[in-house]
Formats: sequence, structure tokens, C-alpha cells
Amino acid sequence: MKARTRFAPSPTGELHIGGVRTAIFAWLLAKHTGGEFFIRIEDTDQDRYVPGSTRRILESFQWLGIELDGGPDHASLARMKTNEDFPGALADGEYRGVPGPFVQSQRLHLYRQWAEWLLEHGYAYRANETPEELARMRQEAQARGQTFIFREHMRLRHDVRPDEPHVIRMRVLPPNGQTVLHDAIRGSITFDHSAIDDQVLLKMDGFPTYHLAVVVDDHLQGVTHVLRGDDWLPSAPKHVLLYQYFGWPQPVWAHVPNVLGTDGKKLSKRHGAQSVFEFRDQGYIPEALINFLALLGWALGGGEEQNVFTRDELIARFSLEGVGSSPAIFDYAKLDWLNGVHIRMLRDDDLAQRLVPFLQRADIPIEPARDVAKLTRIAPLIKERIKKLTDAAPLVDFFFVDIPIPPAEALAGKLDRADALRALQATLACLRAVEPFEEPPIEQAMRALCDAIGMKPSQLFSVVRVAVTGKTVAPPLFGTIAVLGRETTLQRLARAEAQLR
RNA sequence: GCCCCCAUCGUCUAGCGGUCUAGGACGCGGCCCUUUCAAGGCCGAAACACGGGUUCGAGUCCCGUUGGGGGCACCA
Repeated sequence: MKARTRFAPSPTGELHIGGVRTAIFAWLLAKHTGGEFFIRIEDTDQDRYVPGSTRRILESFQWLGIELDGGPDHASLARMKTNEDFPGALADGEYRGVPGPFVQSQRLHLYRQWAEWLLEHGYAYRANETPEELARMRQEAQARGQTFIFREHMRLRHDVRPDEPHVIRMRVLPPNGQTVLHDAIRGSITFDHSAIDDQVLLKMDGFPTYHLAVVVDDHLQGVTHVLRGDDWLPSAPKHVLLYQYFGWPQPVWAHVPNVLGTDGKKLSKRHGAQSVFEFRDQGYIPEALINFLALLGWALGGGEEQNVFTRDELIARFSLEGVGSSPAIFDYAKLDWLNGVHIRMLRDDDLAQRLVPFLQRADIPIEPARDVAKLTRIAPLIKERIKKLTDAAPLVDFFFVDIPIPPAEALAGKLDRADALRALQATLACLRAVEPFEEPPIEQAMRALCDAIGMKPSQLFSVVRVAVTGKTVAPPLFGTIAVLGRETTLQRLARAEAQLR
């Protein structure tokens, strides 16, 4: 069965990593079954709308490399409260069968139409208590130690006419009944109607609440599986009821557990990196982030114990059955490890390309057109030494900028100054003669040199390393020398030799 | 306060009544490899929250306790 799923963020800020995980599950499910995954913007709260956030959300998915089968197009984005259009947006007609529009504020007529349908069929009623009146009623209930549940008979005015300002509330029927939610992850959960209030479906401003909009849209847009955070669990029975009232088939419900911070609390601002862009800027690559997030609450099971997955493997192997029901804590150490693993899986030229902005940000003068070829040669030298793209700069800077002449103590290290000098002089002579100036011959020559001058490899190579890179920790020496080239290498060796003389 | 969810190593998890002296991964410690640093290989420490049931037999099923999380808006 093909699944059609959606991610439905509200444009109220950055795309949080917890939301991304939910989106990834939904996306994987859809792609696993050969179905569609789309994005719908839930901008029904005029007050919480944050300009630019829709664009940022879409850009996040673009960076993650998650392709959409539906989502707001240029025209739709331009028509939002603030112009949210951007070059990477879907073009009109790229919907692949999912009916739009994908912005809820552009679907208002649908919500009104279906709210009125509920009214006509006795599943809803009009009310017009003011926020102040409701707050007072709520307070009174609390004073009596009760939870405030709004019910039809509690209305202050029973003769609300259609032409005066009002809201539309749903009836919870039957009043003393129960509603059972069948959840693919949690099993069946029974809710007592006595604990469910007559939810407002259509607000005074003509906008729907989430509860109406999500049901109408998911049905109209053919969503087969509703995946969302488990903070929606308590209001799920209202949605089940609405599907029943409308006579629509229930989707598969799947409430995925929350992602918690290191302190066990729901992920929030003070847990460090939050938005997708922060992870991007900290040097994580999408392949690793997706792998990591998928593993947070999902496992292959069946005795298979794989941890590293490519995007295609995830799509091939993902299933809702593998999603656990307990909340997971975000573990940065594991993310770092996975990021290193995925960096090592990258092709050299791919890694080189991705490194460019990070090196530039570290003030290393990189000119993509000129330097990517060189970076591609450097890539295999540093690949297994970096966990994040930000780790590269201190490892490669000396390839692109001249180094200060290392002080004598640094050059000599644990050696006598005289021995260090001897080592440099011998290396100078040796490397002048090596032909061709490539890694294998260089290594061969320098190893032979150790025997010739009676030094241990670790001794000789340490001195040369400092002379050539200015560092005690650097990429593998022979590869480094080869990339640096004969001229630069000899020049740095000569300067170091002079320093020790 | 009321409602709901969750509970295996520090963390992510496998386990779907016996094959569990509980497996894997990250992290941690040790050893090996080695030109530094990594990567890699090997070894090790590390968990079924507690109490009752059910059963010949419970990490696995049921109930309770405790602990954690979420929700109780004309917010999503």
C-alpha cells in the first residue's frame, strides 16, 4: 500500500530538530511504499506568524536533500502574509498528484464549508463567549479543583445568530461515551468523553483551529498515515471523532515519541544546537543527520544490528513497526561519530566541495575555481581525521597559507638540536633528488634516509613534520609533502634548517 | 489538580514466555597497528526501576508503586 504522508509545520520559527525527526519518519514511510511526502504550512494563527520562517523551513528540507511531492509553490509563497518566495521553491505543477494549495490561510473557504456541514448535521454549534468570560469560567472550575471542560449547556448566550460574531464548537457525542484511538505505535488508547471539551473549530476571525484544519486537509489531500509528535495524543480523540462525523475513513494514526535533551526534558532552546541550520553551520552533513535522527526511536529489529545507513538503505528498510514508543534523548557524541562515518563515505571531490565554505569562514583564502582540485587531493589525507566539516581548517591551513618559521625548540622536539639539524639537511638533499615528487617515492626515499643517518622514523619524521607544516599534529607526512610540492617543501625545510643553524 | 503516554547498560537500542550466564552501537578504559593525530582490529567495565500477581517458567503478560514526559487555549 502506497502511503501519502505530510509534515505540517506552523511558520512560527526555526525548524526544530525534533520536528525534523518526525518529518524524516513520515518521509521514509512514504518513500518506502513508493508514495508521496509533502509539506503543508499551518499558518492559521495570525498572532504567532513569524516572517521568513516558511522560507527557512523549506530551505531546511532542501539542505537535507528531502524532495517534496507537494508543497507551497512560488505563487503560493508570494501570497503569504509576508512574501515567503525563494528560488528553491517548487514550481507550479510540481505537485505529483497531491492537491494544493499547501498553505492553510489559502484554504479558508474549505474549513468554513466543512464547519457549516457539521453545523447542519448536528455535530457542532455556535457560541460567542468572550475570552474574558471563558477565562473566568476556567478560573472558577479550577477553584473548585476541577478541570475546565466547555460544554454546550454552559453557554452564556444560547441564541447566537449566524450573522453576529461567533465561533463554531464541535459536539462531543455521545456525551457519556468513549472514543478509542488505534495508534500504530502505541496500540489502542481509550479516552473518556467526559475529559474532552467542545473544541472550537472555527475561530471568530474566520480561521480554523488546528483540529478542524488538520482533519479537513489530511482527508482532502489524501493523507493515509498521520505522523506527528506525541504531544498531540491528548487531542487525537477529537480528530477521530471528526473523521467519524464526516464519514471519512480514518487514517493510520502514529504518534511518535518526543525527542528529549540531555537533561531528559523536552528539547528546547537551552539544549544547544536547535535548528537544522545550526547543525549545518556546525559542520554536520545531512547524510549523518538523517541517519542519526532515524536511529532516534527507530531500529531495524529482527536481530539485525546495523547502525550506519545511507539514505537509500533507510528508505528500503524503514517501517513503522520498528518505531519505538519511548522518548529518546539526543546524544551529540553519537551524532559526531556518525558524521565522521558519513564524511569518510564521501567521494574526495564531494568532500572538497563541501569544505570550501568552512575553510573560507576560517579565513583560509580558498578560491573554489582554483583550489578545489588541490582540496580533492587533500581530502583523503584528512577524511578519517575529521568528525565535522569545521574540524578541517586547522588540519589544512598550511596548505594554503605560508607558515611562520617554527622556533628551534619546536623543531627539535625531543631530539638534540644538532641531530635535528642533521635530519633537516639530509631530508633537504633527499627531497631535492626524489623523482617523481609523489607520495610512494617520497616515502621510500625518506624511510631509506632513516637507515642512512641512523635515526628512527618517528624521530626524523617529527622534525620534518614541524618544519613543513608548523604543527606537531598534522595529516600523514608523505602525502602532505607530495601535495605541498617540491618547491614549497624545500623552501620550508630550508628556512627551518637556517633556524637551527 | 485532572487526563494521557513512557520505563533494558551513561546514551540509542535488540529482545515480541523457555534459546538471556540479556545482544549490538556510541561514549568510556586497556592492548595491538602506527611517522603525529586519526581511522581500524581485539579485549574490558556497564542495564532488565520497585512490589505484587499469572505461569512449570517473566526482561518479555496483568495490576499497583515510584520515576520521567506530554496535554488540559478562539496556539500549533
